[in-house]
Amino acid sequence: MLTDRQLLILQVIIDDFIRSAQPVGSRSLSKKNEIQFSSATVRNEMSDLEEMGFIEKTHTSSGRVPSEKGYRFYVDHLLSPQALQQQDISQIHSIFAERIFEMENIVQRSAKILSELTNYTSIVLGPNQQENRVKQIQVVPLSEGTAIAIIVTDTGHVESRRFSFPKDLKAEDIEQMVRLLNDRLAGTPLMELHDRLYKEMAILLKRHIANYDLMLQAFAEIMNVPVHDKLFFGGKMNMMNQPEFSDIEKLRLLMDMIEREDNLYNLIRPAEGIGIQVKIGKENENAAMENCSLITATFPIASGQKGSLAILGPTRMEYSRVISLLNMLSGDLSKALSNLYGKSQER
Amino acid sequence: MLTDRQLLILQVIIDDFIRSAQPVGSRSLSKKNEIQFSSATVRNEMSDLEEMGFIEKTHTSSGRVPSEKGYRFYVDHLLSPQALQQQDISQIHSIFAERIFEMENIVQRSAKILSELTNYTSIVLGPNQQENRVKQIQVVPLSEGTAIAIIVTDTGHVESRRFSFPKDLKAEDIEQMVRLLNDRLAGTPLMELHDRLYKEMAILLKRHIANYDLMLQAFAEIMNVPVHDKLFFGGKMNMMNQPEFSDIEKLRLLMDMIEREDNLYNLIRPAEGIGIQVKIGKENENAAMENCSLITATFPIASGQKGSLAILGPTRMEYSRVISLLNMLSGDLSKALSNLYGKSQER
DNA sequence: GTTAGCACTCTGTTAACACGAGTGCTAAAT
DNA sequence: ATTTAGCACTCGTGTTAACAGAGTGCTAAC
Repeated sequence: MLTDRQLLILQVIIDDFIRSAQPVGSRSLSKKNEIQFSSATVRNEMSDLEEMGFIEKTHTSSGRVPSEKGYRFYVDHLLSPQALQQQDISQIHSIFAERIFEMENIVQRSAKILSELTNYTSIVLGPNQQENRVKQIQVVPLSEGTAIAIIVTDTGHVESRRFSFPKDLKAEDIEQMVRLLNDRLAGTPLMELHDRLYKEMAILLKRHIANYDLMLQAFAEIMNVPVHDKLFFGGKMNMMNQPEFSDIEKLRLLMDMIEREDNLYNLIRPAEGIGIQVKIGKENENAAMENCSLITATFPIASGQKGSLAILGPTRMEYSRVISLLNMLSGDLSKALSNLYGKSQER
Repeated sequence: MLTDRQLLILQVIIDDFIRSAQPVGSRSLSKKNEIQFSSATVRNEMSDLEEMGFIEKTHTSSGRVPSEKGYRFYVDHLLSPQALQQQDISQIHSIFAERIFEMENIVQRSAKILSELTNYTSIVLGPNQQENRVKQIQVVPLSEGTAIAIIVTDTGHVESRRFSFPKDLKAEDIEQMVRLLNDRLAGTPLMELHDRLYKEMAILLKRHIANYDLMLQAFAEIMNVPVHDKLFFGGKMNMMNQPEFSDIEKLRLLMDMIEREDNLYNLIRPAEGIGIQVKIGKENENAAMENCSLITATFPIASGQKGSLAILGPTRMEYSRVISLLNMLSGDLSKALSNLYGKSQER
């Protein structure tokens, strides 16, 4: 395997490159305090490291640059968990300083702060709304033939949908419908709503309500709550500041990919458990992200759901710092959201 | 003033530059079909046009480029209203193809289509929610001490806010409060809500409700609906495709400005009446937009409110086409939203 | 009033060249 | 057996000069 000296040199190369974005050469390395050997020695070691695939040359006589394998090794074995600056900590706490009652708010602020602290792009995925349960359904008539349907979930999320109905539906029909819906559907997860409406409710409605088919039709599309959750972004433009994207073509590729959120969704939400996950370069299996790394933190929320935080940066990313930040923030978010959701799930 | 020939030449210069983004020279002009004179003649005319400030040179021996004054003249006097392509028309109609019941939806789609048709950035501002009137106020308790307050407006807009209240408030207190609020505040414009709550309601509440101060406090912040409306964007990144923003520094400046929405808000919402307004380059009074033009279409909505559509592009913009598109879409939007809002404002 | 012709200017591209940073290898030093 | 000094070689960068191409302005001829 690698000797201690090789480990040291690899670490210093990567640290230096992360800072400077410049290929690092043997001479500049040998001048560093950590490195006590001559440049020639360093050269020999670098040659070995290159042979093993941890570092690369950009051209025959250039300094070395970490390869993806190098970053992977660095992340897996060389990362010294770095203590956060006091400043960072207080910034993160500022997210929770005000009493906040909306999930969206807290999540949006987290994304913002995270991107400001790192100068990368942050992506936050709140808990899955699909698993929320119906607390109450209401209908507010607006004018003849139109009304607003409102679904409140146990987590305090409110969905509203405008709909129209045939004029021959009477106000009392609708009221009765709403009563029935509330009786039967309270506690149903949003994702099952549409199905249950058709399967269970249809029979029931037929018995109780005139014009049940018209009614059903009117409500059917309302109950179709969006398939997946909103992603919240911070610092979408931060990648412009990274030298690897000074080429506008690469930038465009990346931005286009970010805009097509559905792609991202799958990248952010990792099937596997809790904790930090690092995807480096091509590990992301997306051409636009081959110069990027994505660090994802998945955290539990009391109700059994999960939330995710992610940072998208260049492969040349401050892994240590970002991981520390994500660790801390995901812990705090876990607590805060659990609190928010837990409370409201008492019945 | 300008001779016919000068008008012609100015027009051709600008049209050509808008297409090519390249300075246009006398020789290439004289080769065009519209131009029957020799390059020398054209040179003389161009020299005059330059003296009058309509065109500029980028360096001593370059072709000419339209100045802001040139664009202004072009927009005011030379624009031939261009017939829209059938394709454009059907794209726009596709926005309204589905039956749509939410303002947000329709507005978001408009922004998207508009940016796709033009390759510029589109900004849409829906009708002002602040003037909407309260239709119904509801409170749904979530758990001990927290509840969701929901305000439905006559336009079908739903605002919800989570809030907490002291435990010694009883359920019936809250119910009574909601009844009172509905009795007294129905029909109040959102913008007056907060004030009226404090001024009129306070007295009333004092008489009817125990713990009225706690109650008031809980409701006060809920009634603070956001100051101004959401802007909807389409094609935020489209400016990357414009050669004037191949310099990443300029791009960043512009993007930063777009991200700070509050600035934009004032630019989009023109105090003056209805119709199309064109702001060219420095007329926008914003350093980041000195290479941009902003075309705004303000249109009426039945209820007496106004909506705005805007296109942000480089000064070298396809004015004619954009104006035609905006004219058409703003007409359609005006109808569609009036319809949506008009209906629901019958009492 | 129009145009042909010409000198002049600026840009962009290419080739040549020197310089600096870096490497690989060999031989000497430890 | 390691480590290091030295040297030849390679590549990228920056500078300079030369040159073609596109355009202008001016003058003189039409």
